[in-house]
Amino acid sequence: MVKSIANTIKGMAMHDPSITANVVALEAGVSPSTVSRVLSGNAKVSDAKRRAVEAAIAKLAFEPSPIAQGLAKGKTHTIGVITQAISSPFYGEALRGIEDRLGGRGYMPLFASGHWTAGDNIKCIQLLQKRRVDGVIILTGDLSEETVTKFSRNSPIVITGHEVQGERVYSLNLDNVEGARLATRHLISLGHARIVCLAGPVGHFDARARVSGYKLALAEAELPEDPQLIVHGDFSAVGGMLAMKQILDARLDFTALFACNDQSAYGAALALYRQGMRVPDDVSVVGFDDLYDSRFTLPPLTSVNISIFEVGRAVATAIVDLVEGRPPTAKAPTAELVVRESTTRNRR
Amino acid sequence: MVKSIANTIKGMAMHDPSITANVVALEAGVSPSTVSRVLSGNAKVSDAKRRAVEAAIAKLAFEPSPIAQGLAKGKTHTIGVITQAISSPFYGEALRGIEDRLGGRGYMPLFASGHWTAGDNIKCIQLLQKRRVDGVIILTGDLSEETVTKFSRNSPIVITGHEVQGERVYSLNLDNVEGARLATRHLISLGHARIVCLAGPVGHFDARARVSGYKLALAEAELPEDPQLIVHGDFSAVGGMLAMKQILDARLDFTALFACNDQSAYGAALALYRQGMRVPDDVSVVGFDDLYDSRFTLPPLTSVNISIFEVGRAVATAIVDLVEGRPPTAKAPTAELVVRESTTRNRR
DNA sequence: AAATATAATGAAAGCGCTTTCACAAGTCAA
DNA sequence: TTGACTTGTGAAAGCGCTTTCATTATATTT
Repeated sequence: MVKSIANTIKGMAMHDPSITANVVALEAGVSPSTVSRVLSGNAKVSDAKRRAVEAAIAKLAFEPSPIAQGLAKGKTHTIGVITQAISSPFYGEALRGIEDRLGGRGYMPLFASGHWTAGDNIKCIQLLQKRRVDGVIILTGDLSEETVTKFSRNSPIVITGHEVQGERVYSLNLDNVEGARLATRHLISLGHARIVCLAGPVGHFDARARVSGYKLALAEAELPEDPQLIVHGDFSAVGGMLAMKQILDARLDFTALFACNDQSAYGAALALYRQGMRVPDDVSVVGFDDLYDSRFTLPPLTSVNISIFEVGRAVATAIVDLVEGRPPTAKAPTAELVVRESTTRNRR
Repeated sequence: MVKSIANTIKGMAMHDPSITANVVALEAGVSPSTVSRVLSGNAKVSDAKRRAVEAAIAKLAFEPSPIAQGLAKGKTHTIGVITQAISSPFYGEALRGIEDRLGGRGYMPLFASGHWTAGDNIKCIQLLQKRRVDGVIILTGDLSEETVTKFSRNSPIVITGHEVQGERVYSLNLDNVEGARLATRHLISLGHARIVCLAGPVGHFDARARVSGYKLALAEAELPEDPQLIVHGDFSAVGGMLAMKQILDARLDFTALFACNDQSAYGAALALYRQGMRVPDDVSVVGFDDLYDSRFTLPPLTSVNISIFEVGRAVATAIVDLVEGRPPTAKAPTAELVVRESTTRNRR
């Protein structure tokens, strides 16, 4: 009979780290091997002993140490997650989805930030793999396909914003082209023809795809594509503001704006406001990502919604599949346009 | 001589998990104990052997397994972090600060979300402690002081938004009262006297403190305190919108608004906008938290800035101190008012 | 020169689990 | 009743480190 110092809080057993499998074995009168067997369930144990072990576990509030399990099995039940800017609402949503799904599967996320640079991203992967994470999720970092493939030798990788093939790599991409097309088409249907496209960083995968969608919609409507109307920001509000200022300073003629993400739309809106131009009266604007706060901008922003939460769940599902040896099948959710009050019919 | 399959990527050594301390020992012609000694540095090793070991480590790109170290030393170099809403910009900033500081100290954050409920918060602590985190940071959850103290028996805890005393607990609080006072005083100095206070959730620690600051400023200026002007939201934009609608529907007389956080200010602003009231012409508004996006609202929001990033760094510093046996001394940064364009002189 | 203290090092045990291996006991076919 | 299989179980080795302990080699003291 072993005495536990375990305590309870409002009926919830408080686990005590000094209770090990050995202690449980002693209490139940079996060997540690048997305890392990009932824990993992992958070996037959007689009913009598099983019950004894289960009783001991319950009584002592025993929780096997994941650390020790990790060492013994070579699995840590931990997934590395690399974001570029942990504080951005975009990544926040994705993390929420990842955490949600991972938790349900018995894994936990270990986070690290890549800060949009290849060097930091590589450091993150190394840090995480050295901690023996079972797999890593990379949310759209600046990494070459070759690098990703190499690191996938150490642990499976799921990555967004890249096209990488491989036995242990799965890439999952947003419905960018379609989303951008939807947004642009909406503007066109409202009678706009001179639509500025506020693109993202030049080399960015998602950013490029969104510009393609914009062009596609223009082509479909047989509208001319004016290169002057495509201006690059960096997916940040400041970038959006600067880019819009540029357009304004050039005194280009336009009646609508398609911003390739909501945050640059925010910045652009401010630039417009400073210039005394009203949204949507003087210019219609549509964003992309449908950040939560876009419901509350003045006016509320029309935007393309791809549930980033769902994307998070999808990548998490995929990495767990990969880790557990199943071929992943997760797909990103499709894009949908959410029409609010920042777009209106062209009055000119 | 041991052959390593280690590879390199652009000059960076790619760590190979099959290279263990034993392999290094073999290569260097010493015992594993000696390898461990040069690794930890807490025992004398002759120069010759030290060099041999270091050479072997470099050659084989050896990285000690934190898992194994954790098992052996009973330390995981992992800190559990409990947020309430991982996707909120507020928490995002804090996480950024935590990650920043932890990384520099050789720790990594393991995240879990408490979703503002006591039950989830307890589950999180248990989950994290069962993973043998060295300490846990709780960002303002719904937990009783007693519960926190109990759990601190398993690992040190640093918590915000609570006043908890204890050998292994450190609580760190925002400069709420002062910040709110600053905000309200600013409004008063602009000639406003009928100032609505959009408070946070009723039981919320930070929320209550902010209301006190508001009352304090009123008292200082010998202005009457009208209970009708204090209305509760839930720190979300929707909550802010609803609360403001309530005020508007009651046709109360007011010329300014102090929102206890920026997100509710966003919602309130929308309610005002729908009513055709202009900020700041018809009503001046100041927020609290100075979220990044508040620079880009229309108009840019005057707000109280307490660098949440720095708060994150402070709690991280404190938990590391606690874990390593030093008494923590970290303090939250002081509050500052950032005046933008949402406040102006009272014209009535 | 003998006795004692000191420094460097390897062997071995241990951290808390899992898993292989071997063995005792029970089951079945011939 | 014997040989051939199953089953359930404990002993023991192992995961990759750290740390204690004992051992040798070297330095210091008398």
